Amino acid sequence: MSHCYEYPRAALTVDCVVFGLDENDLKVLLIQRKLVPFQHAWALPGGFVRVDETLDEAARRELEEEAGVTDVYLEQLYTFGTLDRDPRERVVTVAHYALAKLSDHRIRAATDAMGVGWFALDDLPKLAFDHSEIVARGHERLRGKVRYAPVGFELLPPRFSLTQLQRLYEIILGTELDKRNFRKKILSLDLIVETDEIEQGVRHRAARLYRFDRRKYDRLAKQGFELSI
Amino acid sequence: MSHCYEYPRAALTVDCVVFGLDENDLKVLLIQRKLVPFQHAWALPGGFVRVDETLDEAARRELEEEAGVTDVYLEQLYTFGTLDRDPRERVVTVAHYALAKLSDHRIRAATDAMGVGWFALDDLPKLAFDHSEIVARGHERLRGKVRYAPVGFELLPPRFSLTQLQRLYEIILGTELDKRNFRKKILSLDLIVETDEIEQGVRHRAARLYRFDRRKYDRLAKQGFELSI
DNA sequence: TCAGTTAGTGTAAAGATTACACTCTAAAGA
DNA sequence: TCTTTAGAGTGTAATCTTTACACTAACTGA
Repeated sequence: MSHCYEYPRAALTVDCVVFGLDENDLKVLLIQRKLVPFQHAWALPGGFVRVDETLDEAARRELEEEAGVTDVYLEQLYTFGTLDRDPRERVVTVAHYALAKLSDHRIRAATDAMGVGWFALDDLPKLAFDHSEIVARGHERLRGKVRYAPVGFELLPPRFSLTQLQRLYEIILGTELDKRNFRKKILSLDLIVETDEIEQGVRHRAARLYRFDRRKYDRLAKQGFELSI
Repeated sequence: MSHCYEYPRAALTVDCVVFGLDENDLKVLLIQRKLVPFQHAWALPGGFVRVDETLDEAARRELEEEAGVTDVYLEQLYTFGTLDRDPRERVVTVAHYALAKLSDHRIRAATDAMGVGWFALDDLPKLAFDHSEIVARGHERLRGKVRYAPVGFELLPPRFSLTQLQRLYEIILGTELDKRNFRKKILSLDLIVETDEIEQGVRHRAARLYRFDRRKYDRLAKQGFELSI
């Protein structure tokens, strides 16, 4: 109790909404709380910001410490500062949202631990604090973002089929898309390129695999492009 | 020095980028600092968040205390938390951006004080702290926002001509727009309605005045509409 | 070899966007 | 009162974008 200030100060935390995509669902990474308050409840990974680290650093550190997750796309989401969001004292949290590749074995392995889990976005357990609200805002942001930025990069494996990519858009936007129109559109954006690989281990005609062309994306991202899918 | 904690805590502040629109420019509200650090430099209005007020409340309070500005559209922008943004100690600031009607006499009167001023966005003085960066991000957000939300509401007087509205888009987007196409588009959105008033005191044909239909806007805003002007 | 499953492909109609130039109106000044 | 000035107000055709829609190709497993 040795750090004293003239006026009372809010505690500052970070929380992360990590999205992952499997065949059928958008998933969120949750951890089970070990301590009060909300002991045993599921919550977003997060924790206190140290005085010598940036917000971004804090978010990445907590993600690694609490869920073993590293190397994700991470971006600040919103800062939540209502007075009673934590029953103990005034806590302001800088929420982040992150996109993880569920296809990445390192991520799968790390999150295989007790008290860490991926939950379908539309079937979440009751969350601690105001974390449901934070998740809702993260989802909203993802839906918005997908329209003008190529989010697929961060959620799909490095090689993917056009059907997978279409599925991604359908899941995030919650609508069905026309296969031919989708392909026409996405290919015309000149963002993804054909590889010479095809899908393996499916019991029907194998799909051609594509990859994102990061160079072309960066160029487009600067100009600001519109997806309007 | 009576508020003590186990670990050191960052100080938490809010800062506001307030935009206003006059005939020719997008303007930003600045105040001149009275105290060190950056004494006498221009800075964004803002200050420490009290432990018993939300972030939003803090932003509005500081706006009123430092610049006399009330009743603006206010929204959270981004939280800035690099380690050395304040030379005194670790300070994390939750930046907000606000839209004010420069046509509102109460706002004009309040900001007429010494040490408060509106500066053209593309001709700002050197700002204290990382406030230039905050302004840049606010501008970026405004440019983005204008494409899918009717920002005009908050920057124009209650009655306005189509030319004024077009000028708003041109100034914010930094491009010229075609008069006929602009009118066709904006009227087809069914967001603004004709009034029976016309412009006063101009020495040429007076323009018809319109107003926003907030009901129609709210309906559209929920569905998420696209301006694509 | 047949059934099942998904991959992959083109076109025409409708709708949206763009480019473009003149007449109308009101006030001010001659 | 006539003329000038400054901006208000208006339509159309060409181009581009979006949408709707259905079959054949390829592979696997029974």
